Amino acid sequence: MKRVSLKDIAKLVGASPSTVSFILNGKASQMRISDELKNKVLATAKKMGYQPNQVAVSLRTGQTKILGLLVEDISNNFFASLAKTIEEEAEEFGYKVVYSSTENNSKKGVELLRMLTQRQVDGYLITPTVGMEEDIEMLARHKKPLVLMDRYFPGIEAPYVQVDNKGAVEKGMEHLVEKGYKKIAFITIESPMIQMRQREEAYLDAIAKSSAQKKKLILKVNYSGGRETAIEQITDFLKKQQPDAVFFATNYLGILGLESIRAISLSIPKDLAVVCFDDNDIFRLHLPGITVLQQPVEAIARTAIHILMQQLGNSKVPVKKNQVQLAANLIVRQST
Amino acid sequence: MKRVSLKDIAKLVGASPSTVSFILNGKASQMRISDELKNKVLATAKKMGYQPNQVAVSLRTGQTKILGLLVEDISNNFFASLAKTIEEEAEEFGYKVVYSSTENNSKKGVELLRMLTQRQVDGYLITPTVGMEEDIEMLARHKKPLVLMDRYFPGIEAPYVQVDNKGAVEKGMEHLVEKGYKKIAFITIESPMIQMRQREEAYLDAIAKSSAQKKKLILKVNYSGGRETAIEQITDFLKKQQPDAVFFATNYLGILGLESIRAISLSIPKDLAVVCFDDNDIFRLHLPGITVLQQPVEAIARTAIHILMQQLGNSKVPVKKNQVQLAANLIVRQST
DNA sequence: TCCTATGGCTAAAACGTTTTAGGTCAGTGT
DNA sequence: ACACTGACCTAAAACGTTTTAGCCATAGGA
Repeated sequence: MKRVSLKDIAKLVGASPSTVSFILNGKASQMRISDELKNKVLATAKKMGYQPNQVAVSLRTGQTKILGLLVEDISNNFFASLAKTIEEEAEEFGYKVVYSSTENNSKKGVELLRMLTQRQVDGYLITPTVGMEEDIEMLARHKKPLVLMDRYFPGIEAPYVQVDNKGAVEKGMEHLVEKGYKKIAFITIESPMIQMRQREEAYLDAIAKSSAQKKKLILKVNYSGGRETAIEQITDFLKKQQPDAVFFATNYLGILGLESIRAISLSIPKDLAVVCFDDNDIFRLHLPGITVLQQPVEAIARTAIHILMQQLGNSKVPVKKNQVQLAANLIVRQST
Repeated sequence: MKRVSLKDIAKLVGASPSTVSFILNGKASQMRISDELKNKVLATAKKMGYQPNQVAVSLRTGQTKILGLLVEDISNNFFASLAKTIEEEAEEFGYKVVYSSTENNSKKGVELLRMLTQRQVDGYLITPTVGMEEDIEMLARHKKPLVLMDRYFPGIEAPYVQVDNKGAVEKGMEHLVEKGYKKIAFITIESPMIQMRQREEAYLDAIAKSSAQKKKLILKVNYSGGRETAIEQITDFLKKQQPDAVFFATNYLGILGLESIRAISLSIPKDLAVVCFDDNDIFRLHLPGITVLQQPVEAIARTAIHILMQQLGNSKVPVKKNQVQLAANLIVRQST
């Protein structure tokens, strides 16, 4: 039982493939095809269960209607939510999404990018990683439809959408200072990527501005050794520095942090206040609830797609800006 | 700056496209192409940055090297983890993955399935939903490479991989009974899908076998009204029935459950023991930790891909069985 | 000298569409 | 009788590959 092709239909009704193509693409009247033939074709197409071969269409039209999505880790809540909304939005415009996790591995990221190019995706949605700078620049130079998310490369002129990292950390730090914490630590990872730089910078600014706290307390967790060693680093740091509040720079650090805090039996918020970047069921359900800076994930995804669609010429309303920062939302819970 | 095609290279080196194709596909010696020409072609291909147009290759060969993955909700931890491993495994075999969330909406699921067919995916990985029975049967009848995951349709002869639901619930119930709980409730959703039927059945069996508990206590949450009303249903049920232990049939029910339990200020495990299907960071980090039946997510994904690859003729070692149930893992924490 | 084998390559069809540039025929006006 | 118009339809090229079936030299053997 082979698939029915457009030619098969043509043969069946005794018309040419061109005519059938016009009819099936709704150009019948434009091409002045008689209603009689039109209906006949439509009827047989339906009866035979005709489905156009999208691969052939793509080859001919040069459009695949596929977007490539590269995220750091699809199983991380933040990226999964991002992916979900992106897929939903893309569907609205008739696009499908191919996704891949880069695992923050530059080599893999670059390979995936190449693969997407081979697959002729119409546009790229990327959370870039360290080694991808050159390839991204290539894409930008070749004017490929492209949006970066969550981070970007300062040297490269490409559209991006991210949360306002500085504003977010600022908001969080202000909240902690207001609550009277005087020894606020910042736990982050060693990363040259802009979003982490922005978060750290905002912490340093907040300390510089503060009258109550003079000393910065930063831990850069080395995650390469796995969960266990990461938790060790955090517990060591907490034991040694004894902060009265700690700000985790990402959701997975927050989770590791909570495990670490539990491991050394500190009580939140009595011994230690906690604020974390990114919301997550875990932080909401934790006892006590963890104060977070919630990223506007859906808005980020939506904005990204709209910027991309504009580049693809699919948008009704032109987007004004294509380098966007969206405000985070401080959700105060019992941890502070 | 246009993409370089195989023809371009052919013209440049003064050979025919066929020859270039043979060389680039490593069939040079087989086709007795001289080393001289071979090296020249390889060099120019590299210099020009040639990347084969995968769309054209697909049209010609009939293989897209793309798998279609349909899950219920990609932002749910279980499905996201599944997706991640599937993608990793698929990559090993040179396949990419297109994913979509069905949202448990049969109409959407069916549409997505059609779309995947149009896109000529080489194989399907599906967590089917209620309305998809006919379409799945179609695929199976047309001998399309296909694996169902997490659930299946008893009437349809198609490969599937799922956790051993009955065994898992049985294990969980035994654990609760051993611990001396005598009024164990089971909170599930109203769903005709097999995996939920199996879980419920196992609960009923356990009660039937039990000497301590005669009465079944089942709540079927109606999730259509959103989070709030779902929590209301659970709190009402808990207040009215006053069970001493509760078994949540899915991870999102577990999360809703924890919120409900908190809302009515019950203490775990003093007032109420909790067991949940599916593990998750939340259950591990919750205070107290929640006892769970962890699904072997990676194994499920891996098995599914292997079964699919076998159908696609890519597997070294033939898979023996293509309807597989994998055992769950009881992780006892402080909630019981 | 002719025949055959072999080495080195290529022509052309095919995959399933879309689209450009017509083609044919009947009727109308002059 | 002839050109023109309009209605209806189609031929053929093109997208970028892969693959089958062979072509053309040259060398070696009879």
